[in-house]
Amino acid sequence: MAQSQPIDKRTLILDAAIKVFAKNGYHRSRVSDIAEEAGIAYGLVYHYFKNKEEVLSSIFRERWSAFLDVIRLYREAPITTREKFTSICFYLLNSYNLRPELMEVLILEIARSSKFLQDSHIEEFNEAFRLLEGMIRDGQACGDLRADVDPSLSAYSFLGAIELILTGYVLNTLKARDVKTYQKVAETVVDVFIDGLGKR
Amino acid sequence: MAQSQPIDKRTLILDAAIKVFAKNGYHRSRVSDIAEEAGIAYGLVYHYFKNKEEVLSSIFRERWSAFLDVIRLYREAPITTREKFTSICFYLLNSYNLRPELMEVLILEIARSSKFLQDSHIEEFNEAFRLLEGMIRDGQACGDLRADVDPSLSAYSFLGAIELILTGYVLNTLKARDVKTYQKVAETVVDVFIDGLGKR
Amino acid sequence: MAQSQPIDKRTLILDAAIKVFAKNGYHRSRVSDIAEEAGIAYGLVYHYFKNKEEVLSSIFRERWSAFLDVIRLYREAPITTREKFTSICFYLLNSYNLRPELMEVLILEIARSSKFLQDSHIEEFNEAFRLLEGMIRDGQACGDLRADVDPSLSAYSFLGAIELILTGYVLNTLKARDVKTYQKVAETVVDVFIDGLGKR
Amino acid sequence: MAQSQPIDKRTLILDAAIKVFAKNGYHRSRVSDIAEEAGIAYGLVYHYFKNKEEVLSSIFRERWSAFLDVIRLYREAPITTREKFTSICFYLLNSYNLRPELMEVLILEIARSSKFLQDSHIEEFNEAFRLLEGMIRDGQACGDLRADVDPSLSAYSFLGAIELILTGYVLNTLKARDVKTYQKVAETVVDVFIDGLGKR
DNA sequence: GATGAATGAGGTTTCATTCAT
DNA sequence: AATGAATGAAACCTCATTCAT
Repeated sequence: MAQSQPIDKRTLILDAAIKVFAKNGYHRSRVSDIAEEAGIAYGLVYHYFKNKEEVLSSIFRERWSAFLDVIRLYREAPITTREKFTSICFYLLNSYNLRPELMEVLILEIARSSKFLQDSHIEEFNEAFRLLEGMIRDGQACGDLRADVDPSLSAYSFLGAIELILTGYVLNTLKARDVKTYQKVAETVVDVFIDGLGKR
Repeated sequence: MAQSQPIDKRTLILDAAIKVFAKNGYHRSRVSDIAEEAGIAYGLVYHYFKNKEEVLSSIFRERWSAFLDVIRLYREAPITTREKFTSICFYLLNSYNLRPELMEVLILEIARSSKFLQDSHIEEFNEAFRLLEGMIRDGQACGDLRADVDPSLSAYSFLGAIELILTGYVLNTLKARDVKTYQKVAETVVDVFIDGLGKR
Repeated sequence: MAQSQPIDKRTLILDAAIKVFAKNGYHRSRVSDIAEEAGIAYGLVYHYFKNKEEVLSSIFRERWSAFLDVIRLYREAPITTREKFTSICFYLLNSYNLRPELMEVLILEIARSSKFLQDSHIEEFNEAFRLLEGMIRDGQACGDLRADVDPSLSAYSFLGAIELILTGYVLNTLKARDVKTYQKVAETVVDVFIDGLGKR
Repeated sequence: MAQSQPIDKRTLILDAAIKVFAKNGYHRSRVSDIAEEAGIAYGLVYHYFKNKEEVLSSIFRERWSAFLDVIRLYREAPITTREKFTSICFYLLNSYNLRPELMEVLILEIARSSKFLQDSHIEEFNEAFRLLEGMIRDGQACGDLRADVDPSLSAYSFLGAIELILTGYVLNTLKARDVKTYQKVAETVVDVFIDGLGKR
């Protein structure tokens, strides 16, 4: 497939939807807005997706799995637990750097809508926590991490920290726009998380 | 007809709205749903609020300030920094215990909406981070906390951790329904946050 | 009744309504606007008038009769037919000068609405034409006016001319704000109407 | 399904609107009434027009220009000034004969709404007066008309006379339903206007 | 008389979705 | 595949009117 021109229409629509949802929010976005952004007729959206909700669902399904893959990848990697945390944290922060609109949609629209989504994605969401929880258990097993702390709560805490920092970027209450800063931020977060904020 | 309690109609509407928003989400909730829940005609909602958005805004404005007051209170209290963190964390978790619907709305709807709300509440949101940041600075100044960590990022991390744990409760992926558990969870979160997850 | 303070509330409401209707048009005016303008509670309007339409009707009924009286007066007066026309024309133009808002309502709202008003005022409207028509017949009988012209059409033409000139003032496409000009305009209109625009 | 005539939907809607507005008045007419009259779903009205007001505006814009064209045509025609007046007057009266509903809307709704219309049509309205004024100046210049009478006031008087006669037809206080009568009426109006009602 | 809380019919408008072309 | 006219459910909001106080 010589990706020269055609560009998969489906992807074209998804990318347009990400842009539009990020700008206006899912509920305030019209199917016609997406189509206009994609430069197609709005009827065509219904060739590729059952309905508007399906568009949002697809964004989630197809992007979230990439994130899960990355966690799996780092989890298995021959690096220290601290490096695993840092890598995941940086990956998420940098994802925002690379595709801010996508992250806005994932964070503001999907995470918070999942309670209401028909085809609920809670299970897929959960997978992230389970993976991270497993990674923490691994760390505890190998002696990198304290064993007396609940791995599930720790996973939630870690992702929550990252998520709110990303929200800060999304809502523009935190500023940072370059890879170097993101690297530094990732290290700080992991530093707090592993070494603690307390004085020794 | 001696109404047993006069009951402020405005509050009646707000409480009904919290219940309805928590159940269906803001956008899926109709003004008539709120009115029905409140046992009034929907036209009356427009006597007390300019429109549906104003109802959501009011919920936020009038409840968020309570949270800010609590942070201020604990910040000034003659207790250790760790105790301050634990108190705040428990307060939030227990708020969910006491008024789960209110917390659902605050967590799921307002953060998402604040980007789009006319009269954006970002400033009020920020105040929470500023207060917590100040509290961390205090802790650093008095030697309770390491001085080499960015207070702002730490504040975001701490609240993010709590927020995602609450989201876990809201989305029912985390279970816990009694004060004792919440107290334990608060201690765990603060433990991780201050002492770190790493082995010494 | 010492008219010192009380001021008839009914009149107060009517005057407020005239002001409000003139500014926003009947349909765009709310009962509460009228009440606000009158400085009373809007429920009180319903003590004095059956409903909003009744307010408009009353304005018409109570003011139009004044106009009819003036036509009757001049018709009977011991003056030339030309003077009668001039007096009526000036009276109407000057009424606008004195109470522009009242004239706006009479011209813009009532004429338009009379087709739809419940208690249609067409008969009262007609009375003006009948009176003027009678005046024209008198003029024809006494030899002041040509006898070969339809008096009814003449009456419509005369009032129509004045009405559109007033509309010009109302819509601000014609300008004139002093009694002297109005006197001059009245004379011009009657000049055209009686002597004709044609060259002799 | 071979539609006998394609029929422009936009025009279909406008014609339906004219009928409905004439019958009930603009404010008393619902968009659904228009749609029903046009035999379409009411949502379709919003494909062709921004809102209800736009429908009224379009009626005006697209019909008033025809009238202006006629004035221009007669003004330039190689006929006497009297013939010009008579032609215009007859054209308007006959327009009512041909499309009474359109004229009702133009006269009762638009003329009197223009003060409130967003995109005010006052300028287009004015153009009619300007053209007629120019025609009168021409008549004065060529010696057909007296030069000592204000052309602007004369134009208002002439159109006002016609308008009120039409209003008489609309409100059914004047009766006339055939071309021959309209021709006669036009001649009478112009007779009064040019030769005057006074005896020589 | 006077108030304004309360009601709810009524209307506008939006927009997801269908479908003939 | 692609288009966009057409549909109509659905929701918001207004505001005339009533009525308890």
